[in-house]
Amino acid sequence: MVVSELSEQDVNRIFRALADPTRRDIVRRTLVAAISVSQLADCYQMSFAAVQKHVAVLEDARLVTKESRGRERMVRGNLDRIRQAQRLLDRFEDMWRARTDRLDNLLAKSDPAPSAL
Amino acid sequence: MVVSELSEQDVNRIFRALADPTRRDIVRRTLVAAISVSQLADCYQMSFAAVQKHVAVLEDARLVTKESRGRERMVRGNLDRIRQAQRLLDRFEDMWRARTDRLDNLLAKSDPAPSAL
DNA sequence: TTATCGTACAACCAAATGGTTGTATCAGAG
DNA sequence: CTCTGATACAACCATTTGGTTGTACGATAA
Repeated sequence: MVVSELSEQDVNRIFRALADPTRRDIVRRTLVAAISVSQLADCYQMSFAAVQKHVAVLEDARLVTKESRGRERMVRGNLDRIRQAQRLLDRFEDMWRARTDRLDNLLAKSDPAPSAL
Repeated sequence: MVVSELSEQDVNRIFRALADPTRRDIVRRTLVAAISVSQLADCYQMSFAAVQKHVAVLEDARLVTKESRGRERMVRGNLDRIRQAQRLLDRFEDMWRARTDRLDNLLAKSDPAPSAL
């Protein structure tokens, strides 16, 4: 189990990184198989440097990792990070459920003291 | 079932909206119970207009909805949108699984024609 | 060694972001 | 009607973002 608590900054970076189509595509591709930065750059119409920056953003968010192989840097998608993001969204679900639980309580108990309603 | 396909723009907006701590907090609060914009503004140290902008970003991403009630606008979190975001992340999982499936295939069949490897 | 490929990084630029203040509008209380 | 509270929205500003080009450097192929 990954206990590593995510800081607000971490969460910012994860969602920010996912908020760009090119970066999402890079994550998808690198989850399927590790690819070098230049191979990635060939996939898109922008410059090599631009792709490099996108990879850097993803790396900063730990959504991908880089690994030297000869003169290339292989980029590999990090599924764990995706799963952490999913758990973040789960927590929103929890908030919502807390609300309905509270309503259920109210109805079940039929408590005659509805606070500030 | 919600068939509504999300455009790339939609996805951009959803993740972008979630990439800010204040906005995530607004989503959490409004999932628990509908709150007016001014009540929300009281929760944070920034100006009313700033909070209003955050709500607008969330509304644009359809992560919250606004509903007039008297002279107030009640903000309500939209759980469906959170779930759509989760399904987006599921698809990354799918990509990864496709990769392992392919590897499994390779091993199981021990096919002597590994394409371009 | 030399040329080349893959990468890193700096400098620059336009557009978007996240905040501010100020002004206008609209609904409800007196 | 008038005052006030809640909202909307424009204008402005600093910083970040997403792209560019250019330069430098390490690893490999010839």
